[in-house]
Amino acid sequence: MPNLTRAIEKYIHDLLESGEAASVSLRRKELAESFGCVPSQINYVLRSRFTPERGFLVESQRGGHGYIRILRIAFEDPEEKMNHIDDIVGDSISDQEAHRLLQILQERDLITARERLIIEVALRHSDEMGQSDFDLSQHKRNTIQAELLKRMLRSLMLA
Amino acid sequence: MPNLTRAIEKYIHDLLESGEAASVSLRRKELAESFGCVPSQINYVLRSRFTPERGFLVESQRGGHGYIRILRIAFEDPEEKMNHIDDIVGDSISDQEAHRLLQILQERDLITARERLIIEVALRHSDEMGQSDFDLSQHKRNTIQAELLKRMLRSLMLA
DNA sequence: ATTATTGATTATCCTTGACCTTCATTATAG
DNA sequence: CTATAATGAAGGTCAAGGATAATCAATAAT
Repeated sequence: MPNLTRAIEKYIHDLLESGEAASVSLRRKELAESFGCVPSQINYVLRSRFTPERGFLVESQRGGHGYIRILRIAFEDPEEKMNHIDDIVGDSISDQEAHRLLQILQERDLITARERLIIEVALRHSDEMGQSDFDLSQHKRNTIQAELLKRMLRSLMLA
Repeated sequence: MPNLTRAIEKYIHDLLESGEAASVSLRRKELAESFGCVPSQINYVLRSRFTPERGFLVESQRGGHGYIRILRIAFEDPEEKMNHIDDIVGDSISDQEAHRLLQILQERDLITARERLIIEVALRHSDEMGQSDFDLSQHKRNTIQAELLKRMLRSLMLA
């Protein structure tokens, strides 16, 4: 049985695509049984494949009537220009460059003003921590900032 | 008998929506009887669903002519909302608590799914840095996480 | 070395029921 | 008449038990 994880991943993915809904609900136990695996295998698939970084949110309830719900947030068809987020941001980015990039993205309606605000706050917090709490160099901080920025933007733009 | 708690939750919610009033009054015993359950089930629903976190307050009176009243909290100005956020997040918050809070905020339409996604990514990045790069304790990471979360949410409440 | 699989253990949610507390009304004592 | 005690009518607490899901460490596969 090669690649159980991918099979389960594909199954969930297909569920999300077939139904028009932006989310699917599952019974962990049932799904595990239908794939002939242990229930915790489902958690592995979710943790490794359906992450916020990839544009998914996962909600769940334990106990009686428990469930797992997977939501797809990101666009199916990302803007062509955003395919190059990695190139644009690069491995290191300054506050000012990040600031300017976010402004451009908002002007192009790829992100909203509120989304931009959250991102700016997160970047600022990261920089502040790096400086005050961990005494990191400018370059190191800019590297971390680039990583954080890419993750946030990718989650919105890429599938 | 699928999900008694959710049925009762929905019933109360509908009551609040149908009437224009910002509150509803109930008789615990009667409500329990109409759902064919034990009275303390009502307390469970109130405790787990109609919390301040979710924007509700519950008042009650025992003895003869007793009652339970559920109020929906309305925020006058952004500052009130901010204080509310600060109280709920506190000085330290776990991944799971943060996750849950964001889900609730989205359900209350205080944030969008995309905004929630960005915030989840930022929190995960913060936690990951704290753990892998700086070897911080769980508590320290939760403290940083609370600070970051509050800042992001505050920025939105004012927007 | 990284990713995937498993299973034992732990945590959480829902439901129920026995027992506790509080309040209003009524009965009784002075 | 008043003050207090008894009664009945709410609602509150808590702990147990069953139903799920999450976590984590060990092991296997790639």
